[in-house]
Amino acid sequence: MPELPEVETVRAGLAPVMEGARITSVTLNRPDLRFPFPEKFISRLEGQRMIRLMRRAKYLVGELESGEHLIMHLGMTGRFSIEGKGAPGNYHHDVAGDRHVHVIFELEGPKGLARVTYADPRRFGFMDLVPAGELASSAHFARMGPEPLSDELTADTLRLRLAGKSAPLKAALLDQRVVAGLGNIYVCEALYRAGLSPRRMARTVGPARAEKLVRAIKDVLQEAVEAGGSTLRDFAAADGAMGYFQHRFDVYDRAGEACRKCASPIQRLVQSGRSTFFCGTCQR
DNA sequence: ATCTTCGCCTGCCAGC
DNA sequence: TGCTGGCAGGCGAAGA
Repeated sequence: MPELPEVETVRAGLAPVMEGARITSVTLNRPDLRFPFPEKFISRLEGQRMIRLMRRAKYLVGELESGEHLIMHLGMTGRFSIEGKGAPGNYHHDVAGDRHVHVIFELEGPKGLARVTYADPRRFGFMDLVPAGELASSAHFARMGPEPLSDELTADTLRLRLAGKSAPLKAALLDQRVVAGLGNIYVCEALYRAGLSPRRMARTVGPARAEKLVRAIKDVLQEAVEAGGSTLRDFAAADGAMGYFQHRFDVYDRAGEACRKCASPIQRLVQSGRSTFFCGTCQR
């Protein structure tokens, strides 16, 4: 499920339990997710206190007192669950019986003991450990584009990053080197809000269109983050399949339904192998 | 170099 | 009911 707003929601749910807590035990139920776990993963984590849990684009980044950073990516189906005193509610996950639980962190924090489990049916997620001082230069982050909700992303920076590109605007925005953290849903939603066609060549975005697009990207992400935050109390309830922002989609998964502005049917097309949803009347 | 397709996995849903 | 095909918000590698 995770694009930037969902990862931020997960971060906000995990932070109260993980920040300041000591990792007393790490259990791996398999040697890999999408990629193998890094060398000495368990021994580099056990005994460490997690100082901060941050987010960069769609990545969770835990800063350890050793100076190393624990990188966690949820892929498409990764989910964290919290059990114990730090958990909101009283959630009990059948960890032993769930074949999709791959990682278990035992934590000792200010509020007591807690267990954080990572489940991922498709195993498109991954975890990594980056040595101290190498976070920004690591393979994950070295070529990553600006963080969309920060001041790094301006109309000028976006326009320059799209300049010269002949790829469709939709495909360019999915490229994490252009802007970091957007996925298929929020690209579709942002293009609709900006009134820009997903088929337009990226390089045709000049200053005025870049301004609209940046505004749309920031707005839709911010609204989604806030919607995720509003359901945070359910973070550890049920199966994590919260429905927060989806009822507010203007175009995503609405093929054939009426555009909320002009009532034309929303169209679906495939670009770079991914579904694009848009209004052919409102988006030019 | 840039852009597109493919592969990784499992679960779910519509249609037969 | 069971089977099949298509689809899914991720990424990086390989191909064009």
